[in-house]
Amino acid sequence: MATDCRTCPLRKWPIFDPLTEAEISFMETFKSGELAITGGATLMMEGSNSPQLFTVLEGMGLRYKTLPTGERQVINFVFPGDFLGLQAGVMSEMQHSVEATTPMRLCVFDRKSLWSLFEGHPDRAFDLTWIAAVEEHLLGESLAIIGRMSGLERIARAFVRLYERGTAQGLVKDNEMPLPYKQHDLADALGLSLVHTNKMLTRLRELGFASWQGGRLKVLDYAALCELAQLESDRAQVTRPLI
Amino acid sequence: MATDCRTCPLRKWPIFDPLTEAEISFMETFKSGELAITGGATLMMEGSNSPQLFTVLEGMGLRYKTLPTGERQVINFVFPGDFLGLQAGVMSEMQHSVEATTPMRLCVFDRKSLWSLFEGHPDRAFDLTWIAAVEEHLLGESLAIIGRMSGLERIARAFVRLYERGTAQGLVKDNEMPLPYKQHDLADALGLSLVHTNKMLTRLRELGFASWQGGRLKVLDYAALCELAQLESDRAQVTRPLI
DNA sequence: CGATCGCTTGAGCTATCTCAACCGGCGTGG
DNA sequence: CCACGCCGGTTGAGATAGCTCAAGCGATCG
Repeated sequence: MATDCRTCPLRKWPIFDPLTEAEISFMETFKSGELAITGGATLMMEGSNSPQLFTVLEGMGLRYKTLPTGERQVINFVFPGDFLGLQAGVMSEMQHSVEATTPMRLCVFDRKSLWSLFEGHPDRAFDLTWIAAVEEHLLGESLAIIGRMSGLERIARAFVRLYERGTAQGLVKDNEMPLPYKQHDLADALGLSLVHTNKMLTRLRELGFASWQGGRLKVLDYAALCELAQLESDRAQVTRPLI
Repeated sequence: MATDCRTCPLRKWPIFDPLTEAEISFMETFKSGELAITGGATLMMEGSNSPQLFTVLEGMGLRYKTLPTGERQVINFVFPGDFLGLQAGVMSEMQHSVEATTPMRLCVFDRKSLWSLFEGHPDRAFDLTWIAAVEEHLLGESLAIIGRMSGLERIARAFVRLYERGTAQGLVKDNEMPLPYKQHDLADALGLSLVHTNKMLTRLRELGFASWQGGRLKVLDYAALCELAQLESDRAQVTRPLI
């Protein structure tokens, strides 16, 4: 059993380091192509059985579920580096939809290669499981946020998390990063109404904590934001895997 | 790539079929022991790095996170057949705690065997990933429940889901099953206050839909409950994996 | 130029929360 | 064996965060 922390493209995702040459060439062997889609396009549909898996190279999007009432629950925001379609690859179908909010460029894998990963590359297979576990962890966290925090706090939390991801992806410049979503998307992610989300956003701006306008998030007082979000401001990241 | 649906102990979990002899003997080879704990005991602690993985043989419990404010978010309820500790096995530490609410009997695996699973049994490794993906799906669903449904609806939903799981585990008799939790646990799972949970439980009882007292859940009007819960009453289960 | 879209703001309304008291059962210790 | 204290559950009352409805506004686009 290996105990060192080998480099690993898949494993990079929540870690957010850029890929090395070697990793990229490894991924190339599994890659079955590249896909470019326009903003607003739906990449995967809830209930569909997509034969492909994707890694996001560029662009942003979101995952969501549609409730029988027509309401929408945004599961999370999709950033470059994210791995999409594991559910469809592993279960029979997707349990949520994925939509692009900007044009996206994706690296495409065939579902079949998933299986060969398990057969021939146990370490990479392990990474996949790791990704799923991290995902699970993040969803657990979201659950706690939505279940227990106030509107203002939820937004602060979302901003801190998104800002961290943006930082790790090198998207942040001058405390500012692209965040190409609608207020409605955020509301649906946080279990708030659009109106209330809007009011809390205004409040956050008035407080001088953060401002999100024109698709760009500007963090003005990171410490204050973290405190509201009930997070340590020293950015407690997901820790590296053991094996 | 195999495409049939082989029998698989791990994979059984969300499927809820009893294990066959062969499966049991397979698991035995990885088993490192059995553990019995008393009701109220904490099996795993958030942040701890448990070297063990467990399968629940008997008893019930719950997973939860503790927020900095001291509040608690119950992630989900632990039933017989559940697999515990994947996060600690795969990431460096648990992101939530696990507590027994009744005495429990657990099958113990060593973390090391996890790795040998990946090395020598790709199909079983695949199952593990599958479990993680299912878990992820269920959490996504919980997110939608907490984010978008009213108190009464959330409780109805929880009851239907728990009842389904109970049915699959053979715990149901006369429309009744053990549900050894406190109202407080349910409240913490659904993001509601204890008081409000209590009032909605009373309402559900008055409506003649379901009654939960003395640690036993009695479902009186399954169809009505499902409608409230925005679920089809024909029990849409998690589908079997493809591979 | 009209229409649509995303955002903003105001005004009530109510689901849910908090605080607080009370009740019955059970275990413990005097 | 009684009395006390604690725990889980129940109920009431007032406070409020967040919801819905509704209107208006500035861009963008055909």
